[in-house]
Amino acid sequence: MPKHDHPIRTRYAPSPTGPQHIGGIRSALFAWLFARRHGGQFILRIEDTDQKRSVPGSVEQIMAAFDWLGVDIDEGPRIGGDYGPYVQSQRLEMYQQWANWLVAQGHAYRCFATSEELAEMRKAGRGYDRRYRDFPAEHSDEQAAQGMPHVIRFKMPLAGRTRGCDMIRGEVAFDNAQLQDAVLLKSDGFPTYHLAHIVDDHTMRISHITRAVEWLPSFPLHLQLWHAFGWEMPQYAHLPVLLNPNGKGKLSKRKQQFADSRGKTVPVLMQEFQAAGYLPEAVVNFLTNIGWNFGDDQEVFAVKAAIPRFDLQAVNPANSAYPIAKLDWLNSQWVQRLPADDLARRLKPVLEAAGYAVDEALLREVAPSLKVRLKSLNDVVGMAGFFFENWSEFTPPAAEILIQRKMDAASTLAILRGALPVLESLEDFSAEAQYSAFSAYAASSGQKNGAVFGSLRAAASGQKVSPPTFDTMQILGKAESLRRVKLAVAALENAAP
RNA sequence: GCCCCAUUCGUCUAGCGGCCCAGGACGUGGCCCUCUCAAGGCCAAAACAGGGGUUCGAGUCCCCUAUGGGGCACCA
Repeated sequence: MPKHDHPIRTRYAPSPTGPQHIGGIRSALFAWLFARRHGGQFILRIEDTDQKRSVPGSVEQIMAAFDWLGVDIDEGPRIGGDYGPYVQSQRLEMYQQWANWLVAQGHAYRCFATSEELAEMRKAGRGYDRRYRDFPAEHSDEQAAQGMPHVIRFKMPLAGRTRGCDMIRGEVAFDNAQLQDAVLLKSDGFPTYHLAHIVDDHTMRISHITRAVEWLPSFPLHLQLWHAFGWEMPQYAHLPVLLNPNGKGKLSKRKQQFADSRGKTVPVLMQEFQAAGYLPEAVVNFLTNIGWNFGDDQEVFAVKAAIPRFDLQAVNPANSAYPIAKLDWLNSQWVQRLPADDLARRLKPVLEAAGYAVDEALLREVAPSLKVRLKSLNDVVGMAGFFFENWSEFTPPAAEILIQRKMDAASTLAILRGALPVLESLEDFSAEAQYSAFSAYAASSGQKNGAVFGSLRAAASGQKVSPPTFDTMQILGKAESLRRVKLAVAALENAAP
């Protein structure tokens, strides 16, 4: 590993095609981690040289995604920096200038082939036949001066091998004879990725280029291009990609969330993760754990702790099936580790989105008992939404919810009736006090705890599944709890007098 | 078709020649705990793709095959 006397600078260079895909974000995350690890900079650059594919508002979406994840950007559009502009369509002159320089140096040439000619060559078999590679310079200059449409192509060596070093895979080699004279500058004056990324990465002083493995086949072209320019070459790292959960095909082909073979929703867009109620900490943890690992058999960790340990060379070169099931577990781990007030803060918008007017003090009381029960933030609605209903409008649940397993209306009625004086007698209404009072009540009335506690749960919460009964009643308060149990008693009396 | 890359439990991974009759995690199954749901604890099943080498010794190095992924655009 050669020592770098230049600062470490990495970049994420997406096309502005709209919502951010998890695959791209993962690559960006690795680049960011590497930059942070070495105290360097992380740059955002927009590669909008294919105008047809540009979607307005993309930059905002990209930045929002990073913001949510906690990935901070040092330089980029809307942020600025010393090496801008950070949008390729604003750097056109630079590419044209360097493309012409390559032509002047004899490393590239103008190609006047029409798209019809190209289509024919493709049909015939081997792609572009380099028919303008040795076109005399004076003719080429003349035709260009006459305004004849043309592209600029790179003169790839015709024989030999191009060798390069990939930080993740080590040495890679390619036969030059296999490679084509790639287009560097399109006839509309826009550069292709090949030219643009090199000019940009050079002028932006990028030290390490990270990109997905699908770029590996064009790596030799890039190697030759760096050589032709005579510029000091950054290190390249071709990152493995995410495959579909079944291991078949690239995940990046999926344009939005989908259901896997077991019917589980598999999110792929950043906004889908957010909407599904995942914590950004968990998502980062999840992504960092694919193709790289923290070490010490530790699965749950914060990015902050990962940074000092991160290394591109330790990245697993193999692509991996998207282990989405692990995210649910990771998310619940993170929810459990969150301080209650923090959890409450994050739950608030979820409840509001579900239509509840949220009392923050109440939420903070509820939060502790939710910690071990939420896989996703969204689970709060089903589990504890009832706390945020208008209490005065509470209606007792149907008999099938009130009546516990192996019980009937009569026995449930008996339990609840008997529970009323117990409730009333409680001066200390803490969950602990309730617990001892009601276990004593259960014992004396010959009932199992489960029967008593369960009946009370249903009466107080209106649900079969809820936070622990006495936590629930403590939060509801004595008066409200009593009122609800009475309502349940009345309901049962009406149903089966 | 040609080229490139990869290949350890179902999945994510540890392993960089002896510490491995292969470790962790998710998931799955069982048991325990238990007022529901969870969480937690314990246990279990589960892998070095196949074949050749190299070596005293190979999951670890080399070759071949197979499989998977990717690339062969005036898209990135």
